[in-house]
Amino acid sequence: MDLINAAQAMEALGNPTRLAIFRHLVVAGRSGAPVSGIQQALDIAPSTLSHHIARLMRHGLLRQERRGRTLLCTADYAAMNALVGFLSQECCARDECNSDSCVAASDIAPDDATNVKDPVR
Amino acid sequence: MDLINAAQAMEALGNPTRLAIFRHLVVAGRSGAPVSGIQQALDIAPSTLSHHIARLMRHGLLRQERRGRTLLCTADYAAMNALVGFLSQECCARDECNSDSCVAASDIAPDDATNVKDPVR
DNA sequence: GCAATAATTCGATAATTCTGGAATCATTGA
DNA sequence: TCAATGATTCCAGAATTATCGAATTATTGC
Repeated sequence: MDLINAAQAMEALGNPTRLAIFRHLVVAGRSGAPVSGIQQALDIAPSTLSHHIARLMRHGLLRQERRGRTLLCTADYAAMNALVGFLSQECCARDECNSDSCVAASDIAPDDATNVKDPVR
Repeated sequence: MDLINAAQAMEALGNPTRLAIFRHLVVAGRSGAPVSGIQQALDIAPSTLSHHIARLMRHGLLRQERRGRTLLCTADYAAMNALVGFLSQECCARDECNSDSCVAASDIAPDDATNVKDPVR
């Protein structure tokens, strides 16, 4: 993930309504949630919701799959992790990261699961 | 960090220019970088830069400290980690997280360093 | 005090975003 | 085919954002 993509993903999540939608789907898990379910849970106008969902999809945070009349939405965990990874990577490569404030960036490495960080403190 | 704060932080970082500024400061480390340094590195108009910096500060991602005529900016690592933590927490509490796609949210737990996740695969 | 330097604030414009009602499309079931 | 349901697209208005030149503030050194 490059800077542009990361910025776009964060802009997509940088709106309370969209972040609530995304969180709703993250909590819903892999089975996802129908648009109507999100609409009822968050009480947003259908067209507004549709716009927000489209935006989240455009930047890869969400996926939709049709199930008859309903559209099932699922959060894209990989995209979320890529974003978290981007935020952490520059930080982690530095001494600053080993200090107490940067705990987050520990083992972000889908392709290398061997770097399990020592517990701090 | 609640949803509103997380959304604001992400909106602040959800702009290529601001994200570049923030990254520049993350890379600069705890010693930070002067506004003029950022300006030269990223080649932005001073007034534009000032607005972006103000925005990042307003949402707690940055801090400024005066050193004579220059203002030294530093990234707030704690804020960044709080954001990463927010993104990960809902995901991590679920089974989905133990699957291969959610590696990021491993040991985000400044107050509990005992939950070191088993390497996946 | 005054010139020089660093950075912000003011003011203004173009572009984008957010919102939601109305219309439309897609699918189901009778 | 037709009504009903789920969701999107069209359209428009209000609000916010991004940008930057010009003016202003803050600080230093002479």
